[in-house]
Amino acid sequence: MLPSSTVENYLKAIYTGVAGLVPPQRLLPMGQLAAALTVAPGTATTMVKALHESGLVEYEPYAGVRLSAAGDKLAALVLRRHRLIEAFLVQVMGLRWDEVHDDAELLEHVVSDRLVQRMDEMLGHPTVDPHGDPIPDAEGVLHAPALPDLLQCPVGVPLTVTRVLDQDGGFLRFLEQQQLKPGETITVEQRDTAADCVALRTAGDRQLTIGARAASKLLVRPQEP
Amino acid sequence: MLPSSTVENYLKAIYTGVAGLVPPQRLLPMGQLAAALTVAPGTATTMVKALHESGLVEYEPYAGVRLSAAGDKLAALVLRRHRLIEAFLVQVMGLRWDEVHDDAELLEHVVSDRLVQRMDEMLGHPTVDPHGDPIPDAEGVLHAPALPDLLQCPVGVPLTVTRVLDQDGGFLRFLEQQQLKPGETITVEQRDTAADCVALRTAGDRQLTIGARAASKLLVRPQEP
DNA sequence: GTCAAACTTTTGACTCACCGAAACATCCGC
DNA sequence: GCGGATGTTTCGGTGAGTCAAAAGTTTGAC
Repeated sequence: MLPSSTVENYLKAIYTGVAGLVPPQRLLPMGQLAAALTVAPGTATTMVKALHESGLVEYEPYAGVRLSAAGDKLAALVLRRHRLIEAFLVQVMGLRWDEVHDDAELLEHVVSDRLVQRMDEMLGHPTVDPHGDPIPDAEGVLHAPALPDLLQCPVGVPLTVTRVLDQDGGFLRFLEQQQLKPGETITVEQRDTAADCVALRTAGDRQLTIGARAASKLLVRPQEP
Repeated sequence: MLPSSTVENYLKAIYTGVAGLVPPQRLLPMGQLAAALTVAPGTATTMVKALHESGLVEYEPYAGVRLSAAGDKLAALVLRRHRLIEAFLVQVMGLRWDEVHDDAELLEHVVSDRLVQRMDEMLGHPTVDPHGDPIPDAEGVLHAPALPDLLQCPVGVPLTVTRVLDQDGGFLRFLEQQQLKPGETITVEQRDTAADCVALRTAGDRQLTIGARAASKLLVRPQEP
């Protein structure tokens, strides 16, 4: 099976879906896969069975699906293309970080190896895209540091915003406006479980409070000495 | 009908096919269209009838097909994307002019208007691509100067190579090696109809002879003063 | 004028990716 | 350990794009 766009999208969804469920070898339920791809459940079942025939996934009826080694590599290379394209669109072409996701989603299925390699060179072999998402290497291996989000990180110490787990344009623009883009320095001042929110102080010494939901989408790295 | 890749390719083939047959309103025979798209003749008939239903082409059974005004505009915009992409890949990304055609062929169906516009800006609103092919403007209008080829141009005067009517990598590499790329200056020294060839002198004062077939693919502009 | 060659259209069938609805599993509450 | 609620699979059907081969049309040679 030569991997069509559709196949690539299924693999990518399983790849990132499994990343969401903590243990990396857990099975992804079909319902979640179908929802991620916005297709009917039956469609996902049919496709997954075909992927299983091709040896790209392991599939257990009524249990779920997981990538095989071959599928994992393919998915990682799709993700590599996606993230290199996002970095390219932002850093070389000067587009905004909140408007490149959809373009990358289409281009990732179409760019040749030559183009990917050239973008990688022009960008100086980056390890993360503009959202801080790690870029798998050319062999399809992902080097992803385990980072705490704003609900788990230490309080009262300076942190560097490192990764954003949401591609929604509105959310990204909000972050930019509030100086919460990757690279910015912030401090968690207080966490209020009952009120379901987190109080922050940003670079310009400005203070703001965000909900737990949003806080969980911001990953940070405690700063060195 | 939202124009799929397939539709865009049919329109483009009719657009450039009609350009090949001199009078711009002549009908393109189905056989030629099918051949250009490497598709069975019956497939082309079916598709052309659908395009006719959508008002993108005029179709006369057993005679051929021609673009409607709407189809012409759509086709021109596809060609605009294609040629801007080729220019971008060469001038911004540093790829060779003989290896960008296939990438552009895929990307042209996928790049957003935003990307096209950005490429156009970055390139300074170019009017031709790296092969000298004219780029339709954003309204889908093509400004194409009528240029003579090496079989029709004046002999013994300096000429600027302006356009190459062939995307074959081997041919393009040959031109580059022989200093026959667009922009180079050459002179036609002699034309030999019987021997079916043309003798040239290139910039470095080197001499070479090429066949009439190849000569007809090089368009030139006589130099001023 | 006829007829065969060359071209075009029609027909029937196939693949891919998808949907909706009916049938089927699983698992949890009690 | 029964009965749903929930999730999953199966089944029949659709539209796009394609092919191969049969049927039809044009055209030019003679």
